[in-house]
Amino acid sequence: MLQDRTLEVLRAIVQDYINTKEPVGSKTLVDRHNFGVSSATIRNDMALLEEEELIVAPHTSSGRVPTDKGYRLFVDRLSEVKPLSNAERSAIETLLTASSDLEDTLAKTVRLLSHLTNQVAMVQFPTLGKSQVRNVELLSITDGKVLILLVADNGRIEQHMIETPGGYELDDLAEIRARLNATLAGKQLASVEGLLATFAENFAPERRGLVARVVNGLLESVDANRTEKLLLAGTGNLARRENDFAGSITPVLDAIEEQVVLLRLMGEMQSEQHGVGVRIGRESGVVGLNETSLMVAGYENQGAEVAKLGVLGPTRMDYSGNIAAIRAVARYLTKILGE
Amino acid sequence: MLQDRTLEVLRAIVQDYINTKEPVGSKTLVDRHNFGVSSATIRNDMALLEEEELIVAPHTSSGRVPTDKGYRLFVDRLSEVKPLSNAERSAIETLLTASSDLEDTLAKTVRLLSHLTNQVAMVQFPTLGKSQVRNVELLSITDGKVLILLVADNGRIEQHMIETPGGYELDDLAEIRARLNATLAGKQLASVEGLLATFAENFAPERRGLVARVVNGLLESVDANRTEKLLLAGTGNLARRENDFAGSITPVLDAIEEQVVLLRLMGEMQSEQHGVGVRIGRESGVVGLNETSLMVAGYENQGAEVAKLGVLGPTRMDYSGNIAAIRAVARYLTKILGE
DNA sequence: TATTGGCACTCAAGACCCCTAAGTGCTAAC
DNA sequence: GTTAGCACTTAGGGGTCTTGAGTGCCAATA
Repeated sequence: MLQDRTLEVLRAIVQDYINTKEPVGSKTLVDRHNFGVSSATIRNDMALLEEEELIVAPHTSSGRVPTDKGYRLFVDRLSEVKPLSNAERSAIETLLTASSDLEDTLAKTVRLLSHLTNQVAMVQFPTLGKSQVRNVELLSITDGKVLILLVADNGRIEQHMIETPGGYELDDLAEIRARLNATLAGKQLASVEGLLATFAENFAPERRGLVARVVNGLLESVDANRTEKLLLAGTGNLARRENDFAGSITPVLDAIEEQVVLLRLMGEMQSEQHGVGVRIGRESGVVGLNETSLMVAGYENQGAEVAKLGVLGPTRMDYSGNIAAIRAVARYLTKILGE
Repeated sequence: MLQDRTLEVLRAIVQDYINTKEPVGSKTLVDRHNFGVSSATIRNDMALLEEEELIVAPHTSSGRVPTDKGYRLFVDRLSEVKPLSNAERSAIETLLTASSDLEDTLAKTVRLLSHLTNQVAMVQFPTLGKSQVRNVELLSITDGKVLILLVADNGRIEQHMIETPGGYELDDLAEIRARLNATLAGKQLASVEGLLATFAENFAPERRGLVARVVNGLLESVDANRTEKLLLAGTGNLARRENDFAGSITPVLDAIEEQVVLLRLMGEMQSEQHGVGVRIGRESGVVGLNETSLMVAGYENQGAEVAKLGVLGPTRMDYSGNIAAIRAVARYLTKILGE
């Protein structure tokens, strides 16, 4: 096992590299931090770290740079995160005000987070999965079309248009709507499919076609929203830190646009240090994101986690500061959603 | 006035520069195109073009590069645009299929356009401005909240939540809803504000508070949607062509994120050549977009233009091909919206 | 009058070389 | 286990040269 001082050396390397973007060598290391030992000793430590693949030398005879594994160990050993400055704290409180419109609130949140971290920020819309049906509405739009509206108790409202080639009576709609609400109100969205399995059977045979269409539309609405929506902000920050990428940032931008991938990743991530989940470099398993790190935290509504938010940036990022920012924003968002 | 051949030289310079990204000189020009005159003559022409500020030399004694003004003249003189290849044509027909969900359709459209042009593609949501109210719905969500739904005949549906601290009876809502529909159905959205000016007066004094809230919510809904929504795709293409930008692409990405600016620009642009509006370089007046060109065309629904779509890319872009692609996509979108 | 060949001039970009600063690994001594 | 010392490595910055593509101008030509 590595000694304490050796781990301290790793921490110093990561910190210095994050600050300066220069590969860091033994001499500068003893200059900047007072280890109380000579550079030769540090060199020995660095040899050990290199053996463990925690750092690498970009070329023979230059300083070392942390590997993904090195960053990982650094993050896992982060005992405390940088507290937010007062300016940051007040920025959160000023910018993040409650609004009756969920989309507004989330849009503000994502912009705030991108400013605080100088990275690409991401906020997921609340998942329908864990929340409950508040009510269902059926609106007659024209003769051939019905709009299905699904209102969930997380504030999210989903709309889905269906075609009804056979036509319908307004009374029919009203009845279907009433029975749907009787069946579904207050139930978990995840259970909707089961609850509606035999729903059509309660109706007269000549109406079952219409009912089946409505049920399908509703299920699609639930399903379409299992694949969640994502808000992004700060892609310009990526270009600003372009030099941190060996190749171009094109694959990163492409990967970001492919929101499905990001959503899956965010879904998989469990929170680790300080309530924030971290994927470093190749850990994500997504080729385009090989040189980026992803950090996410969940936010809650009514006591349960409803979705996640986080940032994406080059692996050479300020993990400590960003963890603090993400955590603070997630907590604050939880708070104002509760209002 | 410039001679015909001189203008041909400009066209050749623009085309070669677009293809090669190399400043183009008199010698290579006569090699590649058969002007039937010597390079010295071309040099004289180039001197004229330079005097008119249509081309510049990046440094003394190197080839010339078109200026914004040069591109502009080139575009204005485009007599015919590159016809689409069969592959492109069939890509449009395959990928762009009708869907009952407007957002789906537009999302497909924007991705298609970005693939066809290899640029950043943009599609505006249909403007409420010119379209009509189909109907208005008021939904009781919880005791303190009412959801206002505005359905327009362009397929767009807007939702807006309001708070009703005083509470309400369901009958009240039903009556307000009925009267709203009587007043507004079939009317232009632009006229909604005027039509509702005295709406509250028809109600008993004790209900006017509630009515006023609903009216305000509805107006906000109309207004919030005058500032339109925009879908984007292909930002990765920008990074791919990074070398076409003198500085970094950061300001461009920032400008793109600031959708308000893009929307205003798109709104201002009138179609010129071949039904497509073009803003080249500094013509946009937006600092971040100094080195980009913007091309947009309108698409229609029910005979009237409802919104615009287009692309954004470096000024050094394939104007002819992109005009063709934009025009084709706009027409096709118009067609499937009509179905 | 428009075009052309000829010529002297310019300059960015690449090739080459050299030097320096920062770094390394290793060994022998403490 | 730590250290001083030393020989070795190398990216990158600064020169200098050469080359090739290009230019502007002028006098001759059709």
